[in-house]
Amino acid sequence: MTTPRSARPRPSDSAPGATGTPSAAGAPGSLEELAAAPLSLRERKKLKTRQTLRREALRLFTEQGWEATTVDQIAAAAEVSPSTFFRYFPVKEDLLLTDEYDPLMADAIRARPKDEPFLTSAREVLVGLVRRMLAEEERTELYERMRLASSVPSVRVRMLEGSGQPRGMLLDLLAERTGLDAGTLELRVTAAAISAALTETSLYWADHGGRDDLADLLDQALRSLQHLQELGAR
Amino acid sequence: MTTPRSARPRPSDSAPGATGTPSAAGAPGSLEELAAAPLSLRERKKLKTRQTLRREALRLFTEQGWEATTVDQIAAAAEVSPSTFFRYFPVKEDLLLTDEYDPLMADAIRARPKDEPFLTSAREVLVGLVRRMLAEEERTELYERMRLASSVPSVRVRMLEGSGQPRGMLLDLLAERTGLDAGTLELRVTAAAISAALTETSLYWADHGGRDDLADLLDQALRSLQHLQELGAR
DNA sequence: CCATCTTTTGATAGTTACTCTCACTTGAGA
DNA sequence: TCTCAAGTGAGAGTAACTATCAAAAGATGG
Repeated sequence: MTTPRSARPRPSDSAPGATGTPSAAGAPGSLEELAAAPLSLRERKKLKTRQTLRREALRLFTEQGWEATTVDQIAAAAEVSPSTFFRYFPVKEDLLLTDEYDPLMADAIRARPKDEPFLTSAREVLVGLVRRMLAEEERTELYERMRLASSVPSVRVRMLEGSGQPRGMLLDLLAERTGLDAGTLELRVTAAAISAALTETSLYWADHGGRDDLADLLDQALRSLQHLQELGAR
Repeated sequence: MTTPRSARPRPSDSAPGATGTPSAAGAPGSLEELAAAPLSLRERKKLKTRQTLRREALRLFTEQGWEATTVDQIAAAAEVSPSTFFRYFPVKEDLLLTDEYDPLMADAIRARPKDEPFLTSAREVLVGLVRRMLAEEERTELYERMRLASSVPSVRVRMLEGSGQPRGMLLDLLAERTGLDAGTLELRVTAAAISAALTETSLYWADHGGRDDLADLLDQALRSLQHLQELGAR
């Protein structure tokens, strides 16, 4: 009854991606409509398994905690074998971190005026997206996910890394916008900073019991990035 | 032969701390002089064990890679039991990430003029510190550590989280300087952003084979944080 | 120098997150 | 209905940890 473990890049998760701002578990909303490929039976079953695993896992985590819940239990609750579990979520943490919103973000940012400061574009888009997420998804489930993400160290770790995913995306967008190479230190630092702000905001929100308006917090966080240089100068 | 694992907050490492910018393995330099408590025999032995473990581990990693090197092997090479290994480094990744420079950083920042923008203080101090590190420590060893940190996913993860340690420290310093509470979102975001910049710089350096001047890179990175708002506005 | 107390160590026996392989089932397509 | 590919389950294995407890070795007081 202990021992979290594991934090490794998932070798190749067929699922969307991980992000610093976890969100919809299986949120059937505008997302499905977008990628509304007429799912085959096989694909529907897979999706269902994935959702069941995530739902059962979340339930167990809430009931008995992260560490006390083993992969075997989750698999049993979802009525699949442990082998299958690992096929869907190569690492346990992924249960909380996989996300479906990233592609939307990219498109929305690309749609902003090209002469707008990138940070402003990002802020507008992200704040808007968060508002939509909160509207679509049960606030409680989102909160539970973030609460776990913020309180379970190994998840927190993975969330911070999760920076990985959206950071890469932010980086690409930045490169497009500025015309600079994505490898440039300045761009990498910028993407990392924005990503860190996202993560920090999520954690802050969870730390405060989900009482604040997440969208407002995010807005505030990204604005304070703009004023970094003044801070402390009195 | 695979499977890295583990990424958990070390319960209570008696050692200094982890940072986003790994550094001296056993660098006997100005550090020892500072905290020059006349080490007892016990403490000297502990220090030695710690250094041996780290040195042997690094050697093995370089020879056969991170994943192929097991904790048992490291323990054997250092001639201690696996139990002992875990007492010194609760998680394998800590071998690369623990650091002895953090306290110096804190003192140096506190010594800066109080009406200076915090980001400037941080930049001056950090850049200076890095120059000292490079002078004291073998460049090659430092580079090897960073190369591993940047190429081994689980280490990279922990490094990004490693934000943890120095971020906490930066946060405290920020709170002191501004008089605001350390829990404030703005401060948390600022600390996270600076920490992310540090990490990103280290990774960039390692990605580029350690050819650039790390101190210059850091300077550049922290300066670009100051100009976030202009980026992309053309 | 000795006896005692405390810290550090090693051995042993778990637990659990993962990996690999292979045989079996089940949906898809002709 | 037959065939093939994709998905699943079972079993055995690896390695990073944790817990416990007894033995070794440094610190301390006389």
